Amino acid sequence: MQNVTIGDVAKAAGVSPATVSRVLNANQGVADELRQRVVAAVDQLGYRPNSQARSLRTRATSVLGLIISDITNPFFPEIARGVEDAAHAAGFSVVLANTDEDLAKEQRYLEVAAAERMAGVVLAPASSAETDIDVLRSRGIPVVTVDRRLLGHPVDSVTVDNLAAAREATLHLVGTGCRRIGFVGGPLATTTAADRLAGYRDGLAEAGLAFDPDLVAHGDYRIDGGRAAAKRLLQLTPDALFVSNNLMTIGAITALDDAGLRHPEDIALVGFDDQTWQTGLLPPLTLVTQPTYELGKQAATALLDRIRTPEAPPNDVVLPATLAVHEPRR
Amino acid sequence: MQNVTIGDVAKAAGVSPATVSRVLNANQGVADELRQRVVAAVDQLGYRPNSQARSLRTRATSVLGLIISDITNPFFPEIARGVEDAAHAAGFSVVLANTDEDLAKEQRYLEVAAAERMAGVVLAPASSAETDIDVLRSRGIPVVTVDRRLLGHPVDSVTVDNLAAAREATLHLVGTGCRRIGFVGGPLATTTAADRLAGYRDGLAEAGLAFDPDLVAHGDYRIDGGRAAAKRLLQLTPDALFVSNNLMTIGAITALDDAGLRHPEDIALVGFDDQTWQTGLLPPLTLVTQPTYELGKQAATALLDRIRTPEAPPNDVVLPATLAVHEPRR
DNA sequence: CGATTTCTTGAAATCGATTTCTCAGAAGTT
DNA sequence: AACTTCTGAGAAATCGATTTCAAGAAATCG
Repeated sequence: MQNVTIGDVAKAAGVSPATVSRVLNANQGVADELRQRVVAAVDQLGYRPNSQARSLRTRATSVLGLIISDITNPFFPEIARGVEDAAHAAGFSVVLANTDEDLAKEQRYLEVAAAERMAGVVLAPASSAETDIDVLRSRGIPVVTVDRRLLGHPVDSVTVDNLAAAREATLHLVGTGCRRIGFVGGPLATTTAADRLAGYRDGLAEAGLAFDPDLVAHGDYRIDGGRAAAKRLLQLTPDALFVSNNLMTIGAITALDDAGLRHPEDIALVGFDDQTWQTGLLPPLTLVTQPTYELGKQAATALLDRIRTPEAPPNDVVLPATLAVHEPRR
Repeated sequence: MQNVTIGDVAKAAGVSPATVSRVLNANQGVADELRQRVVAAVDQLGYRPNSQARSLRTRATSVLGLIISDITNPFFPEIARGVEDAAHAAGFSVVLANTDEDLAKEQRYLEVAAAERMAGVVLAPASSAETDIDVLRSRGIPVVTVDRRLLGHPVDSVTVDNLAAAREATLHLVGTGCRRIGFVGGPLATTTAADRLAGYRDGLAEAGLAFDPDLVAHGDYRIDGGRAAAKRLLQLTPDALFVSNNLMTIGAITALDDAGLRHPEDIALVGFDDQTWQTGLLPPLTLVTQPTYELGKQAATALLDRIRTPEAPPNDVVLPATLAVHEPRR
């Protein structure tokens, strides 16, 4: 009884395989009596269709790929839940792969997705320029990027308005009296890092402050990178730090601590992303918060739309990111 | 050029599909000239075998399932990396699914794994008694549980020695002078929670202290649950808390803060799991640390072994968990 | 009532790979 | 030289589903 096939069910029910298929896929009218015999046989044998055989024939799978760049960053698991929920509601299942911001790993997973003929892929690309999705596109597998965009490929994307949020955060700091605002940026290969930097510059310009390249340090979107970048900036005695990513925010807090500085007394700090993680552990902090779960959900929705209508022009969904001001008086 | 098949390659190279297959799978001798023609055609057409068709024929996939219970707990992503690394080294790819400790979701993913005919599954079961892996076993799909065991099913498992670690942590607290040690336990449906509780009791007994059921509160392995459980215990004025999970440890710290208590001055605290996350944010804390990455790696290794030799008797791998004492003087 | 349409159902083709079968020609043996 | 043994390569079978095609029964209609 290792593997029950549609033929076994057919035999048990005294019908043809075609009829079993029709019952299971509710395709056409099947006489009630036969239908019941088939259902009973399916139940009794514990039959479960071989999805390989099925999708070989139908040329369609119901599996979505989700390729993210850092699974240990809680931001992405939260996106994953959004994707999963939307996908399951539509009868798709989701498989997740982690690239660790490594282009080679990313490429390999894109190839796996192609070989598996996945129905579509949600991707947080490691690089806006170097990530190459041709292996999918040439096979007609739709791609939606999430969190980050891809330059030079006309694909759907679901992102937040990083520029506006960074601009707003910068203006907020200026509003509280800061003049030398250090910026801890991300890897410039990602659009998020570029957009957030641009927002920071826009904010400064709007406030009539000069942009000083020395006050910008780039980290790798990880704790240690944020710590090192913040450490470098602190030597220039800024009166504020704006850290453009959740993990790096933790690193920056550590760097402040290392330097014997306290927020908000000694220096102002604005961080990025929800830190639900840190409930009660973090000092109160003004944060740029993103609708993370929603980001994933919308990305999956966009992908499912794209699967249904492959030919529509690419669509960029931009969700708002909001500034959650949580600043104790200084 | 949507989909290149083996037949297209064969035609382009002027050989039969069988020969193309032989070249690609290095099965048999193929004349050098033909081989080169085939390789050239594959390259030129960008041919990639349809893995559905292949595994339909070979009855073997090279995909492992990894079913975990809480993707937002950094413990599991770290396991995932261990699994991925070991799997990739052996030419397998890994797909990940998240159950949120929900038995229904878990069951659905087990069924997906069965339908996809995955080569094997690494599972962190939501319940030691209620999780039902028959849908896989009856189809000959091997299962290895990780972090947690499954009672009543003879399957391989890779866990840490929770009992010994909890015992050691308890004895450590007693050694620093604590007498009323509160215990924040996990959901009793998991073997980890049961084992850690047993270790706590063993430790107390060994130290000659009575076990007081009132000093035990069970949380759900999440931050809020840990916070609530710790809050309840704090009303009984314990002189120490032993928290048996990483997220709940964060919750407990918050609860201490809520109650205006400070560690270590007012109350001793021992937590669980690496909190690399918290670098620099946490007060220095004695922690039971687990070899998380290794847990995942060994689980994948065990699964691959099992795939090769299905008939060997089940094997329980138990890794040590160590107590990292990091206690400032009181 | 006979002709035509509509339903049900089973037989057979199909998806794209791998693997078994088969056979022609090369190589080896006595 | 005659016979056996290898070897390499194509033809065809196979994996397990869905879908087209064909046929007989039932229903509809003039």
